[in-house]
Amino acid sequence: MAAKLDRAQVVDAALRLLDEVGLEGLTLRRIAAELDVKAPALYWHFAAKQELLDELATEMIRRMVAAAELPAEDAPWPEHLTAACRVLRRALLGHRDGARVFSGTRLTDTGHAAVLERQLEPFVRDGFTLPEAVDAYFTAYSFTVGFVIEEQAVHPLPGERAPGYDAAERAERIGPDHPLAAAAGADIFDGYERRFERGLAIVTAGVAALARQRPEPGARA
Amino acid sequence: MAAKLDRAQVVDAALRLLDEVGLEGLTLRRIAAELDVKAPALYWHFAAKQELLDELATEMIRRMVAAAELPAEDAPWPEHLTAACRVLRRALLGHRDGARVFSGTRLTDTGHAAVLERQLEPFVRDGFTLPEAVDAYFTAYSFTVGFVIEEQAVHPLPGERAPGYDAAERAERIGPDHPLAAAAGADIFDGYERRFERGLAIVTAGVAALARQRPEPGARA
DNA sequence: AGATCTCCTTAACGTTGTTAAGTTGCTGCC
DNA sequence: GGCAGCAACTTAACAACGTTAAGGAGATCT
Repeated sequence: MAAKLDRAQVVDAALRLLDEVGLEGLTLRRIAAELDVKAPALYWHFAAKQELLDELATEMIRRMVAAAELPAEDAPWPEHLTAACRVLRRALLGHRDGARVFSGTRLTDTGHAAVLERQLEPFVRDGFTLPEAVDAYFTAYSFTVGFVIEEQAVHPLPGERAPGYDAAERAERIGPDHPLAAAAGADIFDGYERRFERGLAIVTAGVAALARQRPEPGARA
Repeated sequence: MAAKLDRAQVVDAALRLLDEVGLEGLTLRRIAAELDVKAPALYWHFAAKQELLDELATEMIRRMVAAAELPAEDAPWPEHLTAACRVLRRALLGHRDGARVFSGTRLTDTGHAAVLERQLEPFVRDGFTLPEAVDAYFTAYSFTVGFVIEEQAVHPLPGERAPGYDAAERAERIGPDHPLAAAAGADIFDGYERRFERGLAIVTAGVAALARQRPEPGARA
C-alpha cells in the first residue's frame, strides 16, 4: 500500500494476527502479507523476529498500563498489589498465547520501571524494607504469570476451550486410585476467575501475616 | 549402533541434549545424530515432535518424584506443600529451559495424579474443603512455575548467567527517575534461592491466615 | 523357504527465519 | 533539470526445520 511502514504498524498487525493464528502461526510471511508487503521488508524495521516479539510484548504491557485504572497513589499496598496483578492478568489474557509471548521476551522500554516503582513505594511507606517489598511484589507477580500460563493452556482465548482438558474424562481415568485428585478436576479446569482471586487473597494475606510478625508491627504511616 | 532404539533411550538422549543446546536447538536431526540414527527413525517411536516433548517433560517429573525425599505421609500440610514446590523447582532447574519445556507440554502419564492426591490429602485432613485445598496447592504451584520461568531467563543453567541482565547497567538506565526500582535490581537478579523460600513462606502464611479466619478454626484431627 | 513384521534409510516436500543483491521513488544539491 | 544518494522495498536464494513416502535389511513365524 501507499503509506510507508513503521515499527508501530508492524507490531499492531502482528498483535492482531496473534489472536487469529496463535504464536505458532505467527510467521514473518504472514505478518508481511497482512501489511501488503513481502517478508524481507520487515527486516528493514526489525533486525530479527525476536526483536519484533520483544516489541510485541512491550506493546502489550504498554497498552495495559495505559488502559488500567490504578488505585490512588497513596492507597495502601494491598490495593496496589492486587490491582497490578489483575491488570497484568487481563493484559496477558487479552491475546492468544499472551502469557507465553510475555514470559519469553525481554521488555524493550523502561516503562515497567515506573510500574515497579509505583508498586514498591506503598510497601516502603508502610514500613517494609526494600527486599521485603521486592519479595512481596515478585511473589505476586510470579504467581500471576504462572497462573495465566496454566489458564491459557486450557483457555487459549476467553470462552474458547482447548481440547483434551475434559474433567469428566480425567476423573474416570485417575478416579479409582486418587479420589481427591479426581474430584478436584472440576475445580482445576474451571472457575479460573475465582481461583485467581483466591490466589491473590492468599498472597496478600501471607505478606500481611509475615509483616505483622516483624519487630515493627508493619502498619505505620 | 547395534542395540535397538526405544522411547526411553530417545527421551534420555533428548534430555541430555537439552542441557547442551537448549529448547531452541533441540531438533529431531540433532537428537537422531546423538543416537547414531537418521531423523525419520524417530517417527517410528513418536508420532510427532510434540509427543516426544510431552514424554520429555513427563520423564523430568518422573525422575524428580523418584529422587525426592518427601515428608511423612501424615506430616502437616505446610511441610507437604513446601516440599512439593521445592522438588518441582529443583526438577525444572535441573535442565536448561526446564520450566518452558514443562509449561508447554501435557504430561503423558497419570503419575502426577498421585502427587496431587498426596498434596490434597493433608489439607482435607486438617479441615480444609476440597476447593480450598485446590486453591492453596494451585497457588503455590503457579507461583513456583512462574518463579522458575523468570529465574531461568536470568540463569539458563545453575551458575550460568544470561547476557543483558546486569543490575548495575540497569540501575544506571532507570535510576534517575525510579530510585526504588533501581535499588531493587540487585535483589531481583540474584538471590533466587532466598527469594523463592520467601515466596513459599508468603504463600504458606497466607493459606494459614485465610484458614484461620474460617468458622471452623482450621486445625483439627 | 517364503511371507510378515519391525525398524531403519534415502529422498523429498513445504515452510520457516534470514541474507544478498537489485529496484523504485523521493530528497536535496548544484 | 538532471543527477547523486538514501530509504524502503522486491525478487531470489539459502540452510534448516518438521514431516511424509517409499523402500530395504534382518529377525521371526509358519
